[in-house]
Amino acid sequence: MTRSLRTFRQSLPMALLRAREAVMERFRPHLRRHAVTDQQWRVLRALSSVERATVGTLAELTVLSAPSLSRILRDLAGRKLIVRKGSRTDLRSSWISLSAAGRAFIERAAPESEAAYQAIETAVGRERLASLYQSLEDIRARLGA
Amino acid sequence: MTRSLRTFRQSLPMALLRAREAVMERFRPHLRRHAVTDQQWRVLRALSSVERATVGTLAELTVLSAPSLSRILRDLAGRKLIVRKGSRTDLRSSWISLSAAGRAFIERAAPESEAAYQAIETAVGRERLASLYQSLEDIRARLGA
DNA sequence: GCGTAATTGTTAACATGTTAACTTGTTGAC
DNA sequence: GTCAACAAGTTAACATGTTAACAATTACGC
Repeated sequence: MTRSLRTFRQSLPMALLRAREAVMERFRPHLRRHAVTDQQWRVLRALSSVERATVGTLAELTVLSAPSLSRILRDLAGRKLIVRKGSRTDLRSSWISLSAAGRAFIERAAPESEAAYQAIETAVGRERLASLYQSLEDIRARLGA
Repeated sequence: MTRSLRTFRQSLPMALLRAREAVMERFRPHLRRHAVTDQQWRVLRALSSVERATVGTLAELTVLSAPSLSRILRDLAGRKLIVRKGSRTDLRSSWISLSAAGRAFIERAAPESEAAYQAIETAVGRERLASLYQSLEDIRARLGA
């Protein structure tokens, strides 16, 4: 029984995509209520964890491509949620950080986000979730990311 | 030690995204060589497994939104890789299937795709991969997708 | 049967994903 | 020191993601 292509449903990228879709469905209502996109929220959240960061670092943290991030930062700066300050040691680069308004925004939105996360943990189970994290990180390491 | 938000790196959507990125990196060179996008390939592959399908069914199979799929089908039809035939029982709907050229395209591209998959299986390990599939499907079920 | 509601699919508008080209700065070979 | 290679970000162009609005058709309540 030969077949030229693996069963369609048995594709790893698809399985990861479906799983992510299922998870994101739990967060989307929350994100929409606060008028941010998934990616904008990722940027704000990343910034809330690091004090300040260069664009490059932020791209790595958020898994956003440089062009996408560039547009998002322009938008967030326009909304006064972040602040840019030129680096003195490297004129090509600049430091990005949350503004006071940005921190306030995070403070307002965080509880809902955490609640959604708790709901997921309850639905899935703490150990199962921990094990999944482990598997995903493991795979990534083995694929040499 | 309270914190308003879970550690940024410990986010399930991010973990799934990173894992998918790591996997897709193995496929992208292949897709580019054959001048198809990830999504176009997904559509062609889905069609190679079902004989024919309506747009709605195809959207479910490929995890593409109806608008995205609509554009992709227009493009693939323009390249003569697929064929549309109006349904007789429901005039709103139409059947999509691979053209002869579409089947030929799949035949040409499939071996490389399968090779990339084998490489992933080798790098990750068969059991680990099977276990991951199981976990992902399990999560999806528990989140009520 | 009639009219309303639901379904199928497309189009529009805007944000993001992806690649390539480009600008500006920096580094390193010599 | 100079010039070529490299690095950090941005912009451009086109494909996709997402939501809303829409056209056409079908199903359903009555």
